[in-house]
Amino acid sequence: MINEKHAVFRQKALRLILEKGYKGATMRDFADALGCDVANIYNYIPSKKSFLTEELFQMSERFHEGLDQIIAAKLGVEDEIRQLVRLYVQLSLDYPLQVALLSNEWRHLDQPELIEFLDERNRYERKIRKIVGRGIKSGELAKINPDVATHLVLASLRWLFIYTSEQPVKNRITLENEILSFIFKGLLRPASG
Amino acid sequence: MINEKHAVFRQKALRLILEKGYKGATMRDFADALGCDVANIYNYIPSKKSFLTEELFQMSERFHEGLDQIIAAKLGVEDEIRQLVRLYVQLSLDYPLQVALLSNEWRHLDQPELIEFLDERNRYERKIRKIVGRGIKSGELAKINPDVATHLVLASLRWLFIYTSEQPVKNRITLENEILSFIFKGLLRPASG
DNA sequence: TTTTTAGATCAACCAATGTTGATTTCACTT
DNA sequence: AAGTGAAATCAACATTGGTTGATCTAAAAA
Repeated sequence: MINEKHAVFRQKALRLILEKGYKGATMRDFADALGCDVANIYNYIPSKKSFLTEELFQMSERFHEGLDQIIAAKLGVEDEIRQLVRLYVQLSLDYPLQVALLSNEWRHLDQPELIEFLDERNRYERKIRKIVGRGIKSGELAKINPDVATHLVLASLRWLFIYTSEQPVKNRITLENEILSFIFKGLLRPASG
Repeated sequence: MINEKHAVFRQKALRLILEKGYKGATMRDFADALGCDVANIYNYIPSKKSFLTEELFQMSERFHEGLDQIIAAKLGVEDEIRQLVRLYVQLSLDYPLQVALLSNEWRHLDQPELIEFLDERNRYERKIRKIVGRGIKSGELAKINPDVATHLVLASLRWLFIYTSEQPVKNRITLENEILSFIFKGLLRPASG
């Protein structure tokens, strides 16, 4: 079902949605980018909205899968966060345009998909909040409002797609380590004698 | 020129744009929220786009002003970042809906405002990058890619409007300190004997 | 060769959306 | 009481945007 034309369409459409937003990127924009007629696009997708919906849930599932694997491994809090960073860097490198969708375009889902998406996102964030909360309770992490801490961890990861969709990342491992170092130890140079 | 009706309109319109995006929130949505006719709104604003444009640049200027004051004070890097956090917490508390605009809706500006806005945003980010870069060079901050560090600092602040537009913040000082502690020292509890 | 089938093309439709102009309402000034 | 000006109402317009159906092309299957 998915052939090469379809793949080219996806790539161009996602890029346009990143630049202009879902509503801002029109079917005619897609057609222009592909050099074909508008009606032609309906050979690839049933509708604009269903395209968005499918891409969103597909990407959402990738994050869920990754997170569930991390949790299933039953690591310590520090290693779990380490793996979480790896997950975000990997997905943001592999699917920058879809990760961008996840940040900005979910509001344009229709019911009932919208509520379903938000439910899943809440479940996802609760899982992370559980990890963070456990770390704070056990004393591995600093004493801080768990909600704020969760927001901060996620915020430290969610900017990645901007970075990866603009320029090629030279060294993935270095990037991971820098983010990890920031999340764990912050920006200040450790005081040493 | 700005009377009470105008203020109510702004509030409702900004809230709707936060929820549905600029293109998703229609003039008729605004009218419904106000309980008036669509045409009525043109008593308050010249056009939908000019409303967006004005709000965006007004908010952008508030950030510029705040940042310029910080820089003019010629503090050390650590204090500059401290003040930057204060600035973001304050503006995100005072103008959550406009800060949200700044994150998501600038793409819908027309030329030449779009290019002007992006220029200003670049100038702004370069200023911050300069602070961070100076801190890294001087050894006050950890050795890390300055671009990544800048992204991380900004990311640690840009989520705030989500938090402040959803629920009232109990203690502003605590919030500031938690974010600061995260940016400077990270999540890990400092090892101590 | 004939048949089939995916893909391209063209024209058009219909709902939604930003905007305008004409007219009316109504509070406030003189 | 008359007049002024802002604000509300109503109807309508022009454009845009997603989508469809009919038709044509051409390559693959039979």
